Amino acid sequence: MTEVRTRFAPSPTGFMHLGGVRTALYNYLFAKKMGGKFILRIEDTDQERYVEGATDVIYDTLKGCGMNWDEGPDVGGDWGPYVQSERKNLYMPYAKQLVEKGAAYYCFCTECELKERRAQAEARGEVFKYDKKCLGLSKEEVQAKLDAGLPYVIRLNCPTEGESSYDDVVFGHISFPNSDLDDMVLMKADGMPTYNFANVIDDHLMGITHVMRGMEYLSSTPKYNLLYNAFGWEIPQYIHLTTVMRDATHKLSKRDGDAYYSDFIGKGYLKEALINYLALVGWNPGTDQEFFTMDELIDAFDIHRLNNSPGIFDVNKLDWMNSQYIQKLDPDKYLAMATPWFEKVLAGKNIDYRRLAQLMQSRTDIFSRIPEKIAFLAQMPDYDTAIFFNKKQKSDVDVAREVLPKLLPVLEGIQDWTEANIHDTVMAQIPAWGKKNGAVLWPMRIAISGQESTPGGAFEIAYLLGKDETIRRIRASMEKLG
RNA sequence: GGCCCCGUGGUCAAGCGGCCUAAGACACCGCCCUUUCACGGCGGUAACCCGGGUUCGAGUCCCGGCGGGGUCACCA
Repeated sequence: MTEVRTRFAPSPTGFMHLGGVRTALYNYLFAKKMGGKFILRIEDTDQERYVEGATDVIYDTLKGCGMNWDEGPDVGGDWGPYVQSERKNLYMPYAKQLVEKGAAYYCFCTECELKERRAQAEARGEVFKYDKKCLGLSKEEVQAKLDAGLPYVIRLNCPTEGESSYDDVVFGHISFPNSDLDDMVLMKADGMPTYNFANVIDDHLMGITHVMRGMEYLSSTPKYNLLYNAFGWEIPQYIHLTTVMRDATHKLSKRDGDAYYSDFIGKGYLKEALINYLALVGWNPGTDQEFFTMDELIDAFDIHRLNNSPGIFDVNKLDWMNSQYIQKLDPDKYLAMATPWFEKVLAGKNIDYRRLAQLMQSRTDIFSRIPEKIAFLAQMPDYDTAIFFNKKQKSDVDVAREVLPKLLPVLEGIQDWTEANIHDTVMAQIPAWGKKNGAVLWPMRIAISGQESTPGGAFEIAYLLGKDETIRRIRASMEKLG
């Protein structure tokens, strides 16, 4: 059995779309699972779209996620170069070979003419298909035009009758009427190959055995097969992947800021969580396991369990999964990762980040939501005294008016402001006041946080705030209550 | 519009003719834990797009409808 070789062939746009990351992932997983090779090829034939540093985005994303390629632009390999623009002189001979075989032909119709004919067809309510006008040119006519230096393209000569079919690993048997096939351009007038053509040549030359790509190529695959057949090359296994959707009718899009890998990393998602979640949109292991390391994914991956219906990217579930990953983080690692987010609102304040981190770790789903949760530590929010009311804790505004003044001297009396001391000192007083714990602690926490819910209870918050600030806030709240 | 693909709860999904009065997970709701929230534990609501077939038997196979997506470039 020959070695499995898969490839990920992105064009460098400067961004990595999540759908692309998933395509790369599946290609990687399958290659590794089969003990084969994962190849990275940069498809940059469109010079107009060139973006500075765009290939680095691809490299960094893949490497960051642990998808290391066996062959590619930077690591080399036996079938290079792996950047399409560096292979541009390689395609024309193949196109000419096809012309000689009668599988392709020169076409001298200008873009302008075609546009016109397309418009006419549209006006008649028809689907425009190249009419093979130039196929009728005699060898001499073609040569004459060539000699005259007329610009030309080379088109694939598609059959017009019968049907083409192939078997896709995820979609099964697919067939198309040949009458729908358009004679696609192989070589452009500028001498560059079209994406479709270069793709087939490169895949073959690089020995790709399994082509895994988005399902938007489902309907152009018959034409790819025509090329393989014309050359007498072996057709690879096709594995078309469904689209990752934002909702039932929309793809993940740039516009909504929910399409790029970098968007998510910037928002504070862990790449491990993102990869783990992405792997599960469109594929499942057939077991109830849903947490996977990259190695576990490789082990569990099976192309036959790829789904054939599009999946919606559920940010909700991603958030949950991310929070699970965060909880499992080593506390020191969490502290290190959370600190920049703490700094956003607490810079300059004297706060025990280590303790804050302990309190926040189980309350963090994505890092970017940390600031809003701890902003009250930096500045006392303006709050509605109605929140002193809590039925279960037997607290209300009146209870707060009664309890806060008692609490103040007790707090002021604490010399060593440790969490344990605050806890023990206050708890020791409560029985004497004839109150339930909640009736004291609820007002206390509200008084110093101004929020109904906080990360941590009254003692933790008081400790974090420090003695002076705690006292100051208790006083301010007493004043507010009148 | 032609052609192609898809159609199980709000979402991801298991299911490959009888084990389905249909798993599991997220979300949601309730209870427990608890000085709030979160975490954790327990429980609950909720689905086979519709209509015809085939079959002793259909979520599972076939056809049609409907719905959604994709594709129809000298873009990739």
